[in-house]
Amino acid sequence: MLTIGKLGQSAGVKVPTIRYYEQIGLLPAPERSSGNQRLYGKSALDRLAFIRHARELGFPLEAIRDLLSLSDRPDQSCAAADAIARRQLSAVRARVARLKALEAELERMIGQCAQGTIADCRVIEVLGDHTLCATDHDGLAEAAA
Amino acid sequence: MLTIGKLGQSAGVKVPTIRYYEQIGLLPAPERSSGNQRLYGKSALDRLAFIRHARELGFPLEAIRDLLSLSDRPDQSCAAADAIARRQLSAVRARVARLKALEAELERMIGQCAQGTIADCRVIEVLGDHTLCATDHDGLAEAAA
DNA sequence: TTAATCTCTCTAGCAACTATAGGTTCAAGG
DNA sequence: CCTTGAACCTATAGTTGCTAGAGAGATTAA
Repeated sequence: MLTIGKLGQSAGVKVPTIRYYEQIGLLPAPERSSGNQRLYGKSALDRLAFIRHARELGFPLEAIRDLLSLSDRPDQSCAAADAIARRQLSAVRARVARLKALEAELERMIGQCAQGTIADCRVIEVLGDHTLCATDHDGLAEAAA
Repeated sequence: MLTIGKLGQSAGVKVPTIRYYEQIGLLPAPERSSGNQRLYGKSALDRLAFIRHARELGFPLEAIRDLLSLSDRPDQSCAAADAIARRQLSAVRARVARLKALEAELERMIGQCAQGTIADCRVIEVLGDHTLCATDHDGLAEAAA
């Protein structure tokens, strides 16, 4: 039996976060010691590790709730879980692409800002000026309009 | 002179977000029409574009506030702005690296979950099992302990 | 003129935690 | 056995960066 602190250490999740997960129903309320402290077994550790991994993968808590409800009924089709994973994969890929573009932009900015005063430095302008911008957000702006 | 809607369209920022930026002091309060509607000039558009680009680059609003304060006094050394950009660059690189790992993990999960029931499906287990995990969060967990 | 479409202020809500206050329980050392 | 200090408890409020709603006033196009 693990205390909440040990559980948190084992799973790499902070103690208040565990209580928060319990509060919103992601984790079941565990048994308590005679002194009212939470006591967790192995299944709670598994479940929390699942949640943590899923969070790291970028799943929102609602998707995790779905996945957990699926795993509670393991005789169903895998298609739902698969669909969630596929959605997440495309989201992850989009994020990677955007961040790579941003990385290039920052590198360029820093290269232009080796020394000198802000008056000579392009950091501000690069961020402020649409026309110097290599990314595609103008397209996004138009699409949103 | 631009209304708030036009400004938002031009910069690719939603109207309530502009008012929010004004509220927290990122944008100065603009002049008003006789009917009390906000009217913006070119400098507001520049400043908002700056904010938007910086947000896209992953700068938190506090870092943007710093950068804007620097640009308001352009005779200072570029070193402060440069340091902010460098910090952001390493943060961006770390995010990219983590997301690439997650992408691989999701691809593996989906590959193993082509069809069948959840009982046969590895998605749940891959997310739940520490030992199958290719990422480095156990190290993080230990570092946090 | 009148209808549609802004825009205004204000308040409340969202995700996903994090922090604080004020108290209780537990494990180890003296 | 007792005390000390860490870890635990509940409950509430705060964080970041917006987003949504209500209800009213302004502007514009037909």
